Amino acid sequence: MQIQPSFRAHPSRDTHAGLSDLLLAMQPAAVTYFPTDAVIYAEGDAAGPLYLVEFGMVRICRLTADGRRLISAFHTAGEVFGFEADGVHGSFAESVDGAGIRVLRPHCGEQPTGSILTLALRSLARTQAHLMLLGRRNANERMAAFLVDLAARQGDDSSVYLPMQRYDIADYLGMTFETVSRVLRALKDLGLIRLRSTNEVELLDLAALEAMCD
Amino acid sequence: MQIQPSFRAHPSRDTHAGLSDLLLAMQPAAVTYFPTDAVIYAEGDAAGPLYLVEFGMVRICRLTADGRRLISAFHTAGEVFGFEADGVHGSFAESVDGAGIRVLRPHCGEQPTGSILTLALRSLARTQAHLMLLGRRNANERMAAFLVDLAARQGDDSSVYLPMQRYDIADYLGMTFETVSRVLRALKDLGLIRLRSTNEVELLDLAALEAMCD
DNA sequence: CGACCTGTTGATTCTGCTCAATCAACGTGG
DNA sequence: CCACGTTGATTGAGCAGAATCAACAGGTCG
Repeated sequence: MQIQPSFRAHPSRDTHAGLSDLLLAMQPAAVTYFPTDAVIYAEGDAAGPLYLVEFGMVRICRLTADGRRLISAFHTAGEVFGFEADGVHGSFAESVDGAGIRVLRPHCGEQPTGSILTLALRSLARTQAHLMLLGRRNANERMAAFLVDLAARQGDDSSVYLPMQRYDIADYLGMTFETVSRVLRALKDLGLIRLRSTNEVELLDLAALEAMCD
Repeated sequence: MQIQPSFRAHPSRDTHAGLSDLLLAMQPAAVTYFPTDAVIYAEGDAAGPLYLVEFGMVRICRLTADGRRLISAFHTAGEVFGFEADGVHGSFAESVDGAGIRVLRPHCGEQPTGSILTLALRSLARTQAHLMLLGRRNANERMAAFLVDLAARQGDDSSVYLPMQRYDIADYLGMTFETVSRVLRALKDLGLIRLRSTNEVELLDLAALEAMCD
C-alpha cells in the first residue's frame, strides 16, 4: 500500500458514461498502488468512498463461514467499485496483479447522485448477468462467457490476457481450479481457443464462444 | 391486467428507508392488479418507470437461448423493482400469485435520485448475496437460506408461506423442481422443518437453518 | 368421470468435485 | 551451478451430488 508516484491515466475513462461527471464533482485523490493480493478494503470496513481503477485488476470477494470463496466481480481500468447499501462493506476488495486505485471521497451532501446511480445500476446489471451464469450454465459455458466478456473489456476480440490465476477464475465461475484447467483443455480440444501461455488465451472461434453463452 | 378498485396499503411501507421520499416525489399511479402469471413487463420493453409491490409476489426472470430460466429475485409488498442500467429491460417481471403493483413514473428531470439510489443499492446487495448462494452453496444450504430469508421478510420466524410453486423455487435456487422436493424432504428428515401443507412450511429449528447459510 | 396439473418418489446417468500424482517455473542457499 | 523447496498448473481415478428419465398420487376443473 504505497503511493505510486508516476500516475498513468487509463485509456478508456471517457468511454464510461457518468464517470466524467463523477470525477468533476468528487475531488479525486491521488492514485494509490496496491501490490498483488493487497487488501483495498475488508469485509466489515465502513463503506462510503468509491474506488476508481486506474490500471490493473481488482477482485471483489466474499467468504462463507467455512471458508469457501466467491469472487462476485473483477474490475479493470475505468470501472468504479465499492457500492454498498448500508454503511458497511459486505465483501472485500483485493488487488489481483498490482492495481492503481483512485479513491473518490463523497463531499458532504453534494455528491452527484445521478452519476453514482448510473454506475450502481451498471454494477447491478453485471451482477444479474453473473447470476444467470452461476445458476443456469455449465462449466464450459461459464468459461466461454468469461473469455468473451474479458475479450470485450480488453478491446481485443482475438486474444485475452488473464492477469488472475486459476484459483481466482474458479472462484469467479463457481467451480474448482482443477475444473478450470479441464474446461480450458476441453475448449482447446474443440478448436475454440489456443493457450498461448498460462495467462494468454487466443480466441480461435469467437462466434462459437459467443453462441455458447447466449 | 385489470384495475383493482379496492386499494390496500401494505403494512411495511414506512419501514423501508427511502421509499417514502420516493412516493412523495414520484406521483404514484393507481394500483394495478396482475393475476397469476401475468406479465408486468417483458424482456426488451423500454425501462424507466419503477414498480412498487402493494401486495402479492412478483418474480424477475431471465431465459437462456435454449429456454433455461433463472429467477433473479422475488419481490414482496413494500419492495421496488424495475431498475435497469440502460433504457431496456434485460429481464421480465411476472406476477406469482396475483399481485397489486403501483407504477412510479419518473417526472422529467426531477426524480429524487438519492432515494432511487438507496433502493438500487439494496437491490444490488440482495443480488450479491444471491450470487454467493448460487456459486458456493449446495442444494440443502440454498433451501435453508431461501426459507430463512422468506421467514424474515414475512416477519414470522416460526413458519413460512410459499406463494410460488416448486418450479419457481427451483429456478430461483438454480436447481430442478425434483431436487426442491427432495431437499425439502431431507430438511424434514433432519427435523429442521415440517411441511404443514404444500405451500406452508413450519420452521422447527431456525437456529440450525440459519447456521446452514452463514 | 376423465384430463390435466402439480408434487413426490424412484432408478439411473452424468457433470463436476475430491483426492492425488506429476510437471514446469522460479527462487534460494550451499 | 546445482540441489532443494515452493507455488501454480495439468492430468488422472474414483466418488458424490444433482440432473434426467420415469412412474405415480392427489387435486382441480372441464
